[in-house]
Amino acid sequence: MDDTQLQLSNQICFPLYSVSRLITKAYKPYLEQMEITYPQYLVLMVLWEKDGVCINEISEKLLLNTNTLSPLLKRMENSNLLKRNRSCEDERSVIIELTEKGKNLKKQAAPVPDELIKILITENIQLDEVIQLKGMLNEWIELLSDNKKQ
Amino acid sequence: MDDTQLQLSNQICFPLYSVSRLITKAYKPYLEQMEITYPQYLVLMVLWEKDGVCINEISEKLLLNTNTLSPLLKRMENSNLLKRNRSCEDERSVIIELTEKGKNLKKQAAPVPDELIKILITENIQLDEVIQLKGMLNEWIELLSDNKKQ
DNA sequence: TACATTTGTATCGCACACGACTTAATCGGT
DNA sequence: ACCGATTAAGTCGTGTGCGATACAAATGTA
Repeated sequence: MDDTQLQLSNQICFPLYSVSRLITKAYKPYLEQMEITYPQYLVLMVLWEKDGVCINEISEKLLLNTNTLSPLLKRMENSNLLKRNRSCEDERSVIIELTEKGKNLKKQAAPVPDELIKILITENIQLDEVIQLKGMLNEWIELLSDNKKQ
Repeated sequence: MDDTQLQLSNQICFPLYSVSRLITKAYKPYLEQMEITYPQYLVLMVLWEKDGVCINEISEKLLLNTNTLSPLLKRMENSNLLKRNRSCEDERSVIIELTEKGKNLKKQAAPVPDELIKILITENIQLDEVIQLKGMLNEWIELLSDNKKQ
């Protein structure tokens, strides 16, 4: 059998999976200072951009289901980053709002993206390459997640 | 504050994380047929390429630690995909060997990479783009994981 | 207006990831 | 040959991801 196809580096899944984990690891020191995890950081980014949204809206933006988000948001409520309240208009919906602590973390998070770029450049990854990769991946997200809406 | 930096699509982490999960999801139907999970598929790919390796070698290839691999390999032994035996030369090492069932799965897995490419093309992702992304990511793996060896 | 359907969230179970730590075997220097 | 350091696996605890399912509120329709 021709083994070339089944080699790790020749499938698209493994490089994506590994680099994703390696990059998450690069974020870790900064997130630890803020006492948040990586998915919690994603939720905060959504809320810093637009506060007081329902879980559905977070779900659509992060492409995460409620069976992941519900416990995650509960943990974040427990660590006093946000509050969960039933909507008045629609009693099914839960509105997520940042606490002062959650809002204040934005200042601390502001330099993180630049720090990450610096780390990548230190590892000999060029800025253009980062931008190119980002562009390609964002395009893929559009193409691959559109499929799910049907 | 300039929010641009903290938007989801403008950080490298989120696109990587999401696309990785979306691609894993695309593999799922094929892996379900084989009754394996995605990380188990990665382990099998390592073993199909070279059988009878110790856990350390799998760990280095997949960039996964033993605290992830040990339980994973146990589950795979339970589903009769492989066997775990202490090495004679070094009683600390555990040698992982495929069972017949594990070996036979390779035939079933052979068409999966091509099927995946087909799916991506159906979603309007060009083959060149896949190859380009794969190349970039494999390069990043080299650069980012070398760092850990120190 | 009953009532089946849809929608928004939550619960449960399982399989990862991974930091911190443990244990047993091997190695290296004296 | 002794003994501290290193190494290979493993355990434990916590936090995701996600398929399957549950449940209550809202909606659509006869």
